[in-house]
Formats: sequence, structure tokens, C-alpha cells
Amino acid sequence: MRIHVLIAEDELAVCELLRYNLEREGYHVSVANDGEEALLIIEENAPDLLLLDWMLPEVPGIEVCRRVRSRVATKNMPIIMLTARAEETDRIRGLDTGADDYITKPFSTVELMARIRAVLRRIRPGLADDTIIVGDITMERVAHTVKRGDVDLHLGPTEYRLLDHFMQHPGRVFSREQLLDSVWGSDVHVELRTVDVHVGRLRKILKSVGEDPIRTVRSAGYALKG
Amino acid sequence: MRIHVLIAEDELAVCELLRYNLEREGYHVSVANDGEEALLIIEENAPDLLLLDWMLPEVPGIEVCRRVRSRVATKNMPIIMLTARAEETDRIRGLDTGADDYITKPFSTVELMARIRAVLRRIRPGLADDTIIVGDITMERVAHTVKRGDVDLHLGPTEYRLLDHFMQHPGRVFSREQLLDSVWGSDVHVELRTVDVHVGRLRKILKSVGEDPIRTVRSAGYALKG
DNA sequence: AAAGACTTGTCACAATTGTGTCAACAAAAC
DNA sequence: GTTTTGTTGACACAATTGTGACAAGTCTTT
Repeated sequence: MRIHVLIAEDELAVCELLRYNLEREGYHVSVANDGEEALLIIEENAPDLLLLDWMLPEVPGIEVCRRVRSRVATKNMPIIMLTARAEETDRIRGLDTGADDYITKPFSTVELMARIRAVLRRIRPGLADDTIIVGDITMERVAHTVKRGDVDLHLGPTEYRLLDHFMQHPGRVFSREQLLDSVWGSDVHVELRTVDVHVGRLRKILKSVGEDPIRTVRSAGYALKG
Repeated sequence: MRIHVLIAEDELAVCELLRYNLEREGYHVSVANDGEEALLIIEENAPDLLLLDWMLPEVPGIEVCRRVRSRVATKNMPIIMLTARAEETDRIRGLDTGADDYITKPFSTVELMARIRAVLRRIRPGLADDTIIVGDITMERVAHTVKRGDVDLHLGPTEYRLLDHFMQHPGRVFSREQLLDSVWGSDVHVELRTVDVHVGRLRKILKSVGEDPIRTVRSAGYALKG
């Protein structure tokens, strides 16, 4: 039985991005374009997780949230809020929205997926896959640890997300642009070459234990040797 | 159901080149010669992908882009911009054009096709075919790898594009001019003989594993043995 | 509040790899 | 044997990638 995620979001582009990423990780995805639709779908077929836009037509996100919480059947449904601006963060945080987590746009898909796993794990331990293994590299996402062979490696946050992304698609080449999009976030302004630096840092750590597992593909990007 | 691509471009020569290449790869192609026509076609029968010239009569490309994005039905339509000069690149990038990708003329058709596949893959994973096999040569486009038998081969960017092109049309003979057009770009100024050199280099790599798979056709050009 | 320990994004410069030409040589055609 | 066409190594230089240093920013700890 696959995990059912409902996306309540009116920006189609964001919807598709989320749907694509979620489906690729094996979730069953529904989409609601406004608050009313979201509530209908929830009543009809309660999802396992709700990705809820803060600003939603018809019924605003916070209202959806409240109604979901007020109903017994859905009282414990995990909710992750998608908020537009970083400034609102504190306000949302302060309010008792009842959301389990929130993330501000633009967000990196890698990070969002990580949060989704985290929230699901809290509710249904064992459902979200927690470790990825590629070659001799093991990522324990629960513990946020990376091992190569038997050696524990210490990665910074960015290196961690970068490796996470690579490990989800071993062998596949990603351009700097793509990495920036997935690992940093959709419209963050960061120099393209910064990717090189972080790949370099990741490499350095990984190479401390064995062969360089990252492949540079000239004029194309980087890939994890699959 | 074939993938439907709309070409919005006023230069007839470019149009035909694109149409020819796209149809050969199995896409269903429509053509609009100005922005207005493009919008009409889009409204009437939304394509799966839009190849959009930046400079377009009647309604400029950027305006078409905006309108496509503003309509719900076409909000997610993948758009690849064709821009004239390399200098505009940064500006276009900085602007939030809403295009999924852009490519500056002159472009090599091999590269454009690669980008089209990349964009489509994002939207409809599984639709764009990612590996080509001819004889004992395997190209894994996602991983950007080439194997002959079990041996991994390391090709430089140009060799890679050249082989890609050959493998798309096994057996067919291409003149140096044609190869220059398809692999290097429409009006790049490069000596004809340079093709020989690159074919030579490609051959050398390929021959390191087995028989020479490239056929020289005297006074006509080269072909991959199909 | 200050100090220290990490992270991060950029830059400048080094190291590496790829590119286009040419010219000498080889092979085929006439 | 002469002419035409293709092959290949050498080479300068272009383009791309790797990396150490650094300043600014965070988060902890004291």
C-alpha cells in the first residue's frame, strides 16, 4: 500500500514539480488547486500526508489546517506548510497552526523530501525508507549520518543534501543548473561555479576513505558513479 | 500518442531544420511563423513542448511566454527559448522569463535534441528514450556514458555529440558539411577538415575495443556501420 | 555580549582537458 | 605516375574544472 500525499497548492508549476518528485520516490499523489477542493478530497479519501500552501484560493491554508485538525478522523494527519516568504516564518511559527512542519519557498526538493520523510517517520515509523546505499556509501537519513565502509563521515548540511541528491539517482549526470535547482532551491541566486566548490568539498571528504566516487563529465556536470 | 512540439520561429530555414530533425525523432510537429499564430495554435491544441524564438513578429517571444504562463491550461507547458546572441544569455537568465531552458543560435541540433529530451523528461518521465544501442555500442544519455561491449569509453564532449548523431542514424552517410551543421552548429565557422580530425579521434577510442565501426565513404563523408 | 567553531559563497589562479589547424604522409582513383 | 581524398601526430591556445584563501554569516558556548 503506497503512501498517499495530497498537494494543496494553486501554483501549477510548483504542483508539477512536487508531483514529479513525489511520484519518483514512489508516493501516490493527489492534487487540489484550492482549499475547498483539498477539503473535499481529504473527506473522501484521507491522505497520509498533506502538503499545504499557506496562500490558497477559496479556503486559505490555515483554515484548511484548522478544519483538518478539528475533525477526529483527520486529527493526526501530518501537515507540512508551504509558505511563500521567509519573513512570514516567524509569524507562522508563533501561531499554533497545527502544522507538523513548514518550509519556505523557494525550497530545495532534496530538503522537502527529507522533511516529508521525517514527518512520515514520526507518524508511521518504518514506512519511509531511511537508508540509501550506493556502492560502499551508506546514508542513514534518520540519524543524518553518512558512512563509507565502516568509517563515519562528517558532512556539512549542503554537502549532505548534495550527496543525498546524487545517491537518489546514482550514475545520472546533473548539470550545475540542475544541482542548483534541486539542492539549493528553485530561484536562489548562487554562482554556478559554487557547485564546483561544494562538489570539491564533498569529494575531499569522500576521498578520505577511498576512491573518488564522483565523476566529472566535462561540459555536462557531475554524477555519482553508479 | 506522439509528443506534439510547436515551433514558433519566423526564419523559414531554421523552421525547416527543426521540423526535419524533430519529425525524424518521432515528434509530431506544428509550425507558427509569428507570435500571434503561435498563440492561436496553442489555444486550439496545446502542444507538449514549445520551441520559442525570442524575436518573433507580431507578438514577441517573451510576450508569448508570459501569456502561455498566465493561462491555467498552459501554465506548465515546457518552453525552450531560442535566442539569437550569446550576450543576451545572462539577461534572459536573469529575467524571469518562465522558460524551462534556452539555447542560443547557432546551436547544434544534437544539443537541442538533448535539451528537448531533458525538458520532456522532467515533465513526463519515461517518454524520452534515454539509451541507444547500435551493434555493440551503448549510449546511456542520462548517465552520459558510452560502452562498447563491457568496456566504458571516455569521449570528449565533441566526440560524444558526434557519436550521438551517428547513432541516431546508423548506416547513414553524412557529409562533413552536414556533420558540421548538426554537431557543431548552424553557422559556426570551423574548417571542414576539422571533422576528419574528430572522426579520427572518435575512431581511435572506438577501435581500442574492437573493429572500426565507422565507414569512410570516399568523396561523400562518414557513416556508422549500421 | 563576546568568543569560538562551523558553514557558505566567491574569487583568483593553477591544473587539466579539449579544440581547431596545419602539414606530412598514406591510400585510392584515374 | 599523377591527382585527389583521407589519416594522423604535433601544437598552440581555448575552455573548463579544481582548489586554497577569505570574508561574511550562523549558531553555540561561555
